Amino acid sequence: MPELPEVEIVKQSLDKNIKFQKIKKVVVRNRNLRFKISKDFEFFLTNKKIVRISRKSKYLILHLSNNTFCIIHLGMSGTIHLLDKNNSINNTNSSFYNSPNLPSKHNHIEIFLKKCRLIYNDPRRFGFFKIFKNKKALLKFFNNIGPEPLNKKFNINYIFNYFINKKKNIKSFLLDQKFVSGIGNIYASEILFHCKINPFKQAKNLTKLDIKKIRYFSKVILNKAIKKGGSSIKDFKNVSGQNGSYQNEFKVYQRENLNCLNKNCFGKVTKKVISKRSTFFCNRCQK
DNA sequence: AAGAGGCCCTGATAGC
DNA sequence: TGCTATCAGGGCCTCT
Repeated sequence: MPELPEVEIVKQSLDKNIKFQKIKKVVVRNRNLRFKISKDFEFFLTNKKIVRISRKSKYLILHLSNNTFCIIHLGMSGTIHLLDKNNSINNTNSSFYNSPNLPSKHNHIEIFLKKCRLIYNDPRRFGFFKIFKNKKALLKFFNNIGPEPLNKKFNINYIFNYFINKKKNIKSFLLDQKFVSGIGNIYASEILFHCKINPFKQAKNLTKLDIKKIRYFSKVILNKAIKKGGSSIKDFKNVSGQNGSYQNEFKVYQRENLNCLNKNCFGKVTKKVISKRSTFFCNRCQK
């Protein structure tokens, strides 16, 4: 669920709340995340200072003292919670997109900072933490990841050349992090709707105009979602002004059998599975 | 090389 | 009421 916009919102929150703080203690309750938490994880982080927080596609990057790094991927169900020093929930942080109520289960990692405590919760454990002892190792990790839609490298020539002789459909490519990084299943459907491109269309058959639209709307939609604080698609009970609101802007996602929202189009939103993911599109205006 | 499919995992929900 | 089946999805992996 957390795609680029949601991760960006978390990044902004962390930037406000934990930057320049020193890590006092680290507790790992369950090491079996998507990748096993390394044995030296706690020792490595303890006494290091968080000097900067950045984001690359769906990854959060904690820049630590001595030119070291820790990356966090939220996977499908990962959320970060901050508690203040008295262990009460930090509700002053209005930009957090996840529930302000700390779950009682699946709190796998706790990082005690000078002024607060960071808790990583992840029921499905598709997320992970990974430490890097120098910048070279960090860059090597990101070497296999394609450009973000917001990046200049994601330009018409890059996309056009990438798609030569590619028979796979465009929806799968938008989810392929080697081609473009940061888009997930929800925004992939939304982007293609705005482009009026059928998700099954083979990449090699996309016209230059199609490619221009893909580049343009990828950027526009992700930026708009960031402005709206991301999308929150479940647990509406827990909303207390901390959730994003881009879900209210969805044109096709989870709108199966409803009318197409394009003016003058009388099509219906269709749901089809593409590479094991639900895909929503208008069967009439997306060609 | 490209592409298809499997797998990891838990919680919510549907159907009987 | 309680069981089982299905779905949700990010990314790495193997196999063809």
